[in-house]
Amino acid sequence: MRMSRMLLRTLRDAPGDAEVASHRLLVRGGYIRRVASGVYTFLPLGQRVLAKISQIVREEMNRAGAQEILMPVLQPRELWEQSGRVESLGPEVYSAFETECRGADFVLGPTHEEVVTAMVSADVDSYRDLPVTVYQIQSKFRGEARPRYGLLRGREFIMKDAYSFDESPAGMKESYKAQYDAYCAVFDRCGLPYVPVEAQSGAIGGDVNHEFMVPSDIGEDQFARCTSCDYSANTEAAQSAPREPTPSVSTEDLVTHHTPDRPGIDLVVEFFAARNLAASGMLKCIAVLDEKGEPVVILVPGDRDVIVPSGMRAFADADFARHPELIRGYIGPMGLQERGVRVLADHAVAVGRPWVTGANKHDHHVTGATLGRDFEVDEWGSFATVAPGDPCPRCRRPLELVRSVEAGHVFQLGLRYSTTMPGATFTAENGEDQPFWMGCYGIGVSRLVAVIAEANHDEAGLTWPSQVAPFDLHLIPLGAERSPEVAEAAQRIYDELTAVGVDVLYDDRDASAGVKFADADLIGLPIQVVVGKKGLDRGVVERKIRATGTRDEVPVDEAAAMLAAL
RNA sequence: CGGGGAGUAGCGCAGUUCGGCAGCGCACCUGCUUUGGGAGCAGGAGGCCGCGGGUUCAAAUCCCGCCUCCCCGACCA
Repeated sequence: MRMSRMLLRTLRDAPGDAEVASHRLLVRGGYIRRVASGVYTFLPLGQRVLAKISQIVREEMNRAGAQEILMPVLQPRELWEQSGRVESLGPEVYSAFETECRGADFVLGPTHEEVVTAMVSADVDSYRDLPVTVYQIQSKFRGEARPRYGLLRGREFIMKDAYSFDESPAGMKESYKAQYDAYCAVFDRCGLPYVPVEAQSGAIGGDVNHEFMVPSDIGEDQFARCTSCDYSANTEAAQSAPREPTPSVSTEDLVTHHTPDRPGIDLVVEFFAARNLAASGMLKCIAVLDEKGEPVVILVPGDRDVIVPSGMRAFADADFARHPELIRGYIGPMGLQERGVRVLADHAVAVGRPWVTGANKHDHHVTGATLGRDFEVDEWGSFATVAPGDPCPRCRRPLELVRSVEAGHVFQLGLRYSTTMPGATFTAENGEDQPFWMGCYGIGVSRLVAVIAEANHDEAGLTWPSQVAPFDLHLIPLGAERSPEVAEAAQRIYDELTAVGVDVLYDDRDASAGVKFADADLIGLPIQVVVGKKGLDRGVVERKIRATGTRDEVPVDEAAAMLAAL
């Protein structure tokens, strides 16, 4: 590609809205341009990177036995009503992308479980046709509350999504394993460090699932990882072994204290400062509504956050108004069952010491609240987040929290869609209709552009790994306008490399050496080849490895052959 | 959705306090010089000062409304 003819403008100054390095450099280097918040155009360079990543994904999907299809962006709203996800995902997610086309209601697809289930239901009737896994690489739409960091979190983005259909749970697990392995191969080939972590499924539904996390400073997620064994899980799903109870500073008996204007753990800790109360000595009581809209209180130690189980949601102001028995800031677990409130508790609450907690009375807290004497728990589970240093659930060594970006996610969906969508069944060997056992698998393809850029850059610009670089090599003639030798040598190298299939970006612009070098470093192709009068006089051209800055010289006559061999 | 900040040429910004010709750097066009790490000189083009209304002889600037963008926060009692 001749640079003089490419749609490319590099910028010396990054736009003010670009916060992080990957975003700044992708814009400055002429890879992407912003159209609206969280919406980007891929310019020729950016499109090439996207194509490289897509091709890697495509090859690994095909290798795993998945078949490529293309589903529409526009999806009938009716399908989402059938699966029940219009409600569960919430109007705030979809209202922005609902649209009307000739009187029919559509959504711009945020994902394709409904469409693919409907399609496979119609075209797959027999167990003989199973298993089948399909995938597509396509634009997706999400009503992101806050798009951020350029391509990292957008309202429109490109995703690879795959869906597997099996006749049994065992088959589903095999399809899942094939995708899981394919994901490892994709991230390996992209040159990214990644950690598959156990995760919660959230709104998609289903059981077993893993997130593929790439540790990164700009990550918006965290996962917990054992410093000793290979346990890792995202913060929603992470568990810890029981911690050593901290010495209690509570009272033996249940005592009520007047604690005016002290809603919240921190304020109560402050109030009892004289007793050396720590947040871990408090019992945090969070009011939520369960699937049926019934009030539930979840108990966790005061120095931990509550993980609200999927299907439940935390109280809003209006919910407190409807449930006067639960006083915001002063909830305690005592006597809740009698008032029709179910009590769930994290395992860490079972240590059986007296707690400091709310008194169910405005401006009052209690000390000495004791499990089994003062309050009861209806259901135990893992409801508390983990913190650095918590013991690993497998080996009890300390856990650490790692900031990271979610680059991929694989789910075993089970029968979530095949039992809610009409006719999502096949005829089994015994002649009976059975629902499909499904899995779904996503990779943020456009997000990977940002993640790879973030992991591969320096002060001067990008430093692409060769597998995803937009071109293989940057050919930089210096002063070709003044030196026929330079022009001729560069042109010959360009022709010879191009002839053998090397993708060359040829800087044939009439620009100064400084401009060409600066742009080459910014654009960040793995190898730069400089053809200049100085070198040609000695019969050589120079080669620079962008990522390391290493330079060496290559005889001009052998240049093309040597460079093509890389 | 709550709080804060910002919209002036493709990009980065000044000008707004105190109303009076629309500015600077980069980029772009023409010419000459220069030529191995973002060159110099000369000339030139490019603006709905976010949008709408109002005040005024006069509005980028003051007032009202709206839009867009960025940052922080957003169930943790």
